[in-house]
Amino acid sequence: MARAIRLRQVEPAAPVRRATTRGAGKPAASKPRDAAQTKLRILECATTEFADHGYAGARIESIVGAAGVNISLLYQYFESKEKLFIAVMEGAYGLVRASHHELDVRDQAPAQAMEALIRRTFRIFVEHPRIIGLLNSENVHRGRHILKSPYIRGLYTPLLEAIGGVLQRGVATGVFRRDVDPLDFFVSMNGIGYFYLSNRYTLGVILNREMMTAEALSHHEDHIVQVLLGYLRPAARK
Amino acid sequence: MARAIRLRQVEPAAPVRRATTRGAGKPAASKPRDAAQTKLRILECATTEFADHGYAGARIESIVGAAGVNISLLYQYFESKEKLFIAVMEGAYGLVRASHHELDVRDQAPAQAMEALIRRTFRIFVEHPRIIGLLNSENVHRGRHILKSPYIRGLYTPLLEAIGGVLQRGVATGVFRRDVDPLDFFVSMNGIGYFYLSNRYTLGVILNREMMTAEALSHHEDHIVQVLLGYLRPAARK
Amino acid sequence: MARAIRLRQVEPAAPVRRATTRGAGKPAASKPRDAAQTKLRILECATTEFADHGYAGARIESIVGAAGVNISLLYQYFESKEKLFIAVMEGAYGLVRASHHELDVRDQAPAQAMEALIRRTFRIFVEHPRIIGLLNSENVHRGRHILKSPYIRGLYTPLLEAIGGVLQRGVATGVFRRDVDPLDFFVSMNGIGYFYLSNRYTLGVILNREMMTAEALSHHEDHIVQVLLGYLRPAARK
Amino acid sequence: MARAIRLRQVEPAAPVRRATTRGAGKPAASKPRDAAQTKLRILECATTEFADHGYAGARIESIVGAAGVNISLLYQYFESKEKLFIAVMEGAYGLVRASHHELDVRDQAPAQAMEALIRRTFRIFVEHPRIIGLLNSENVHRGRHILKSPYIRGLYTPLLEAIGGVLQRGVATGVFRRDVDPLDFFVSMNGIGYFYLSNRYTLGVILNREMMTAEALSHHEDHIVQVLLGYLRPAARK
DNA sequence: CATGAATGAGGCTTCATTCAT
DNA sequence: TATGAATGAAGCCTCATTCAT
Repeated sequence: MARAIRLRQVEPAAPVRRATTRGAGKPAASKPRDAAQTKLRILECATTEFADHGYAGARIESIVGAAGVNISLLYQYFESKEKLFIAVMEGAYGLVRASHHELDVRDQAPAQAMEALIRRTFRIFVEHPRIIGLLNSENVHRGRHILKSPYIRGLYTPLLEAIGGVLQRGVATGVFRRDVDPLDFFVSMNGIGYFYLSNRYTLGVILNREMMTAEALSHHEDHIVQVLLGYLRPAARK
Repeated sequence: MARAIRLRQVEPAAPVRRATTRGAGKPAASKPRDAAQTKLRILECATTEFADHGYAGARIESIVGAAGVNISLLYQYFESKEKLFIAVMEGAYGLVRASHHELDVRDQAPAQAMEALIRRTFRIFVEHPRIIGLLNSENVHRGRHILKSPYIRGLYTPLLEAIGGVLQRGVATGVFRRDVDPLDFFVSMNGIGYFYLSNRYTLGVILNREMMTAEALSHHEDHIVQVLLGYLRPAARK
Repeated sequence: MARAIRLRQVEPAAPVRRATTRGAGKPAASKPRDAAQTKLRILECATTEFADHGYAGARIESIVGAAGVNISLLYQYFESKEKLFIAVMEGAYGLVRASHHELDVRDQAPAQAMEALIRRTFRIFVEHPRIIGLLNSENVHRGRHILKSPYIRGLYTPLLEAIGGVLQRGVATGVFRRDVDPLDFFVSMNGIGYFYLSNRYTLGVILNREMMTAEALSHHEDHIVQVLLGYLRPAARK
Repeated sequence: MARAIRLRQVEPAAPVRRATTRGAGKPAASKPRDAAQTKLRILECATTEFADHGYAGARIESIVGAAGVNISLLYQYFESKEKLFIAVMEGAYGLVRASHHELDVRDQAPAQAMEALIRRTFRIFVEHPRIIGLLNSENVHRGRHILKSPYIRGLYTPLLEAIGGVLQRGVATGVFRRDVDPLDFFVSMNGIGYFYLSNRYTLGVILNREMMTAEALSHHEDHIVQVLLGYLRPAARK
């Protein structure tokens, strides 16, 4: 049994020893001495590794193996495992931020707008599943990195503001109930989907269900919408 | 920087020289020598350690340090880190089961019954916060232990059945909407609270909120009830 | 892979919790509080363990497991692993000595006498296969125990004397060559059989042969006789 | 007394700061940094360690101590104790093969040829005494490694064929007896010398003889030749 | 006489990291 | 920029042995 418990599937990514047709003019697309690209590849592989195994479970060797680079290079670029992790986290949060930014719901009716926000929120997680693992890891470490990175703190502001705005408009037009706190709502909106994905393995077993088929995901997305819009309905008039 | 990133606070648990009737003449029964109790203490400390640091991040040394026992003893009782982890998981799931068992909602009106189930579900997490960390860990490892433990697999059946029953009664009496799938509902019911707790550190930063005060917890509990009962309300008649 | 490499087949020998029909008169043949017998059983199992795995590879736990006794008892009787090993060695050597003692070839013709000695020597090893392993172990440790045990030193004296006597008689009657040193002969006589048995596994593979069937053993015994008696033949007269 | 029983004489092998051209100005090339050589040094020290103490008794720490390298390096090169042992075994068998290879007896008269084979066989053991310990260890483990290594299995084929050929020629020319099985002969040929060396400590005590002086070894070598050639003499004609 | 609980020292192995080129 | 060699600290686990009853 050893220390294993890890489900490795490394596939060394073909060490890509650059086809040194040096001086041939072409910039050797595959893996030239292109620091930026190499660094990116490391970051990419590190993201997967940290997401899959958590901080403590992640292995530097696995990362460089997958990235097909020498281990010293990783240290040259990122200094330490922890700093690499922080870089990964910032990249991941950046993704979330970007996704939220491109969403403008100010022109839609409150219910549609809210539905769009809900679906988008879930879809971000589905499309970037590694974010789940990273957030878990971050919480295992009690948010110590998020605390260090000031720019991360404003991450969800746009979404929170969007929620606040839509809620207000919905209350004003009478389609939403009045007693909803945007922050609470934000939590519920993320929670139902997050939990579904983050706990997909245990839930899959407990519920005896396929969790990650396109169909199942789509079904759950609809369910979240129904729960939240259902909740938002104003109390029925007598 | 070494390998750290862990926030250790070992506190050797005061080698448990049982607070015997000191001064009564008896030479202070220096070490427990009570296998069952010792085993339990190890399990207890292991639960905390695994919950706090995940499987990979947990340290056997920390566990035995906290339990105040020799490391070999741990291996005598649990054989390996992985088996210890499984024992911990079974204990944790056992807690959940026990909590649900002692709740009988068959005599209550559907809305009250559902509210009781919802609150209880959240309270279990609040009262046993280590379960969150353990579940996370289990999901990092893709549910491999839960899969091995048939006893765990059937664990949630009673709760699922309870939910199903209450939903049916609510639909029958017209107080609940008709289109609710118990499994979906189960996910939402757990998800909102789980997410709140599991991501308390990142949420605390992002929302700039105290998450774990009694007040905040109570507030969130109420919120979950409102969301879910709000959702369950039948559509208003035209 | 771990540390294994051991081929255990413990079979705990049924811990034999003595059927405490105490006071029933009968001395409870199985495993009463009979120190001598218990001690013997430990010694017996230790012999097997040391022979099979060598000193370093032997496990106290395996010994007590096989003997069905508590580990502390072993320490009470034998004090330490090393002293137990010495006890085992003395027992084994005692066996050899006893075997040699009961052999009296003074009345036989030299060739028959020598054949008897040769066959007996090989048979001792075949019948007490554990001696091989023990001797190997002893040699790994550079004979340090044999050196400590003065009584062991005279162990082979009877055999050596027997060989010397038979050789003399054979030379005198002209059936043996004249230039044979008894000590050299002693080595050859033991060596061919010992090597066959001690290296049975590697030889089995290299020669692609069954080594330990009754037939193979008997064949090899005959071979030893032929080699040695062939060697002893005096040079042919011209 | 602890676990000892080992007669350690580690002698840190003087971290191998290669006796570079000191005083020539160059700063003394502090560490080898020659992978092949380092690996070889580890293998060399491992061979000694395994030969001296057997597999179970060998200590990784001792090996790296003697080799003057960091323990991790050993694992980088050999993965595990067992694989290191296999590498050692293959190296040892390789030695044997090489020694036999360089001997060509096809042009010699049968008796001389056989004598050459016999002497060479003994000399291999004498010159590479560690092979004895390794073979012992291998037999303690029931040949499990030899079984895994197909390359080892075919190792003795050349020698066996050489023996077969010489025997045939000797029979044809009437200088050897007819009833000799090459495999049996192979065993005897190895056995007498192997036993002498493998059991040198116990034999030394029992026979009260110096075993390892050049003189004693040479004497025993002659003895083996005499035994085997004596045995091979054809039966005297009536 | 016998036992189960407990321990310290050490064994194998892993892992993040640095060195030298 | 990139690499392979090398390292120290620690991690999991085992094993002979002792303690307390």
